[in-house]
Amino acid sequence: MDNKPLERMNRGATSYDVARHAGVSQSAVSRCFKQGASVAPRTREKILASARVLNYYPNAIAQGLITKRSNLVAIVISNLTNLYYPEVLAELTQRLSVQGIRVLLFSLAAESDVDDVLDQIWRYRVDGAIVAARLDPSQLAAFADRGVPIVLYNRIGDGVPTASVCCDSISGENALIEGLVEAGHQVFGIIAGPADSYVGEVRVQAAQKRLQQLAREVLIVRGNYDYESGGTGLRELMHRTSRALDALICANDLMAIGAIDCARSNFGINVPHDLSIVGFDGVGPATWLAYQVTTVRQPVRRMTEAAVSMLVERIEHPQTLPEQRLFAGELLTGQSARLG
Amino acid sequence: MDNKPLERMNRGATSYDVARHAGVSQSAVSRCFKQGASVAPRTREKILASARVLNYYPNAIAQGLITKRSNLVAIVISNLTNLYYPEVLAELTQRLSVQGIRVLLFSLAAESDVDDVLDQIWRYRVDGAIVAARLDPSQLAAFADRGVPIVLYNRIGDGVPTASVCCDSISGENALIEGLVEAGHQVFGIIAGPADSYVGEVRVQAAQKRLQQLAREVLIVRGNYDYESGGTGLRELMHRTSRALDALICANDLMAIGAIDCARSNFGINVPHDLSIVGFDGVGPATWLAYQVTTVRQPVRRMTEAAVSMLVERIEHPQTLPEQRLFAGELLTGQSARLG
DNA sequence: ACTCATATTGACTGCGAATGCAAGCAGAAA
DNA sequence: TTTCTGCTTGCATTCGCAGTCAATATGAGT
Repeated sequence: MDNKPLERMNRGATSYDVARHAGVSQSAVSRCFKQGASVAPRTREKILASARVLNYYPNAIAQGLITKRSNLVAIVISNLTNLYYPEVLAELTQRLSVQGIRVLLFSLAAESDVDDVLDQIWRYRVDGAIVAARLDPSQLAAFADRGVPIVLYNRIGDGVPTASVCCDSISGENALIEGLVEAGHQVFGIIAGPADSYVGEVRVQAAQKRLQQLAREVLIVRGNYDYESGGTGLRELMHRTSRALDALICANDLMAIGAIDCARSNFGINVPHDLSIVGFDGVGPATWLAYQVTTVRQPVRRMTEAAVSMLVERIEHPQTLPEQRLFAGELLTGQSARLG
Repeated sequence: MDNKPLERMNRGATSYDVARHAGVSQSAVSRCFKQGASVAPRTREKILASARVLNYYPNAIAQGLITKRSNLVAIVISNLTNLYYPEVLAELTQRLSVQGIRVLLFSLAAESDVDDVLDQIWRYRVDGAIVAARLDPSQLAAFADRGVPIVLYNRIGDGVPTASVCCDSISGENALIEGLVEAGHQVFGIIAGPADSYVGEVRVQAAQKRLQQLAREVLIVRGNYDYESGGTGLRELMHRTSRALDALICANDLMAIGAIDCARSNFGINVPHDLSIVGFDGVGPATWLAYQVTTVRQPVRRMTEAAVSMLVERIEHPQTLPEQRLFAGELLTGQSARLG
């Protein structure tokens, strides 16, 4: 017996195998799997029957090579543990799937890994990319140079005009602040996101600006978008002001939740009676009974739908100009803040 | 001016371009990018310089075609919104990335989509797959037939011996139950997972069996692994027994959290004083101060590491036999249950 | 039956890189 | 200088499929 490793045996029938089995040419087989190609009904049936027998599936790799369309889209997400992104990711993959597009997923352990990821993106000749991670101008330019369409998610092109979908952080924060101010809050604390988060910065700046216009006291600390940051942020804020903190604005829901827990459990603060806390995003846990965070819910479905359609548009028409779509969030009036 | 669409212009330099630029043959360029190939140092440098100038990256698609190795692995996850899976997914992609493997992500909207997903998996000639979704025997057999290595995550091969990594639900549940029983609980409720969840079934059956051995009263309702199921499950259980429910065992943390919230907010039950509630998984929110769920934490890092190494092993040595690795969870003693 | 338009079909080439093979080449030994 | 060895290098082929072009088949019209 030949005992050598079987190598890659059955690695799938080819269109030639099917052609031989059906007694036709390889071209005929190819056309059979191409929408709108000219094949006689009888021939098609015969071929499809053979394909079924041989368990034939067109080799997407070979198709990609010849057509220069991989039907692959890269999705780059910096931190999947963010509570907000899993939902986005699921939506994106399902919507892309409907378009016949597959997802090559890149999840960054550290922002510095972006270059490695880009390397891989170039190698796989993806048709496009949806990115929810920080890209510097040269990285953005690389996409343009290579003609790889890209859509940024909740960020805008830093210096380089780039297609993007964002949730309107400014009007969202303003809505929260109007409510808080009307309810009479005076001393505001803000827990910002990490410095490299675009939306985090926008949210905080919007809030800060509006509060200064309204002549309210504002203290800012920086958090890291995680649960712990809520508690440590709150602690630090309380330590930094002698006046009683009235309202706490967190750059995302997770920190708001952390802050609520810390306020209640560690300081015995009654939220929202003694301290109003608001978040941003509208993630699942925000509506849990223990929190009922007052927040702004991002319209994830509409945003992902836009991201996908913008990307597809640019894949089909590479010369489409950059465009930024801004989506209004929905004010979620929970129980974690007193709004006017 | 020629106003026709630019077609796919710069779609990347080819190895021929680099070869011409460097004054060598295409083979030399190819060898330059292949580990351990025979190239003179001076030639290599010259080629790499040209590659840099031309912004050349080897076309992974073409490589895949000729080498029959796509360096692509499919990851199939049924519901990404589960709180538990995002962490798993992030770990898996990062670990695979280290191995030089890219992830083709498939997220199922409905279990019935599995066949479409498999179709795509065959087309893309992935090197292997990690699946956290229900596969029936014929689907599992398809992987074997095609010689595509597969590793199941938190499930086992239904009828077909298949490589898998699982968290030991039985000993996990038993640990929880020992504690609850020692603490004197008498009337147990169980909120199971959906019928198509393997681990859910195992967890519930383990719990049920153990409780019956210990002659405790047990009521079971079925949930859907989500927050709402916790509340509705609790309601239903309380409705179905005249005796006071003592302890509630939930098939996952999310339902435990839902049950805790419902018990406290809707029924004014003191958890854990009047009712002990335990979960399973050890997801992030389980440790939040408002809940501090008593649960079993799955060793995600070790499990994902095992999944990846088992898969890689099988990609390199296709004849490796099926093997199931069971990982012990860690009992997380929170504040949601009285343990003995 | 014959012509012409149209629908099908097959031969062939090329996408971009890997690789077996043989030629080229340098340096070592004689 | 000559011969031999071992490293480099280029040539030619191949992977599986799409698409062009020319050949053939089909059918309508007369």
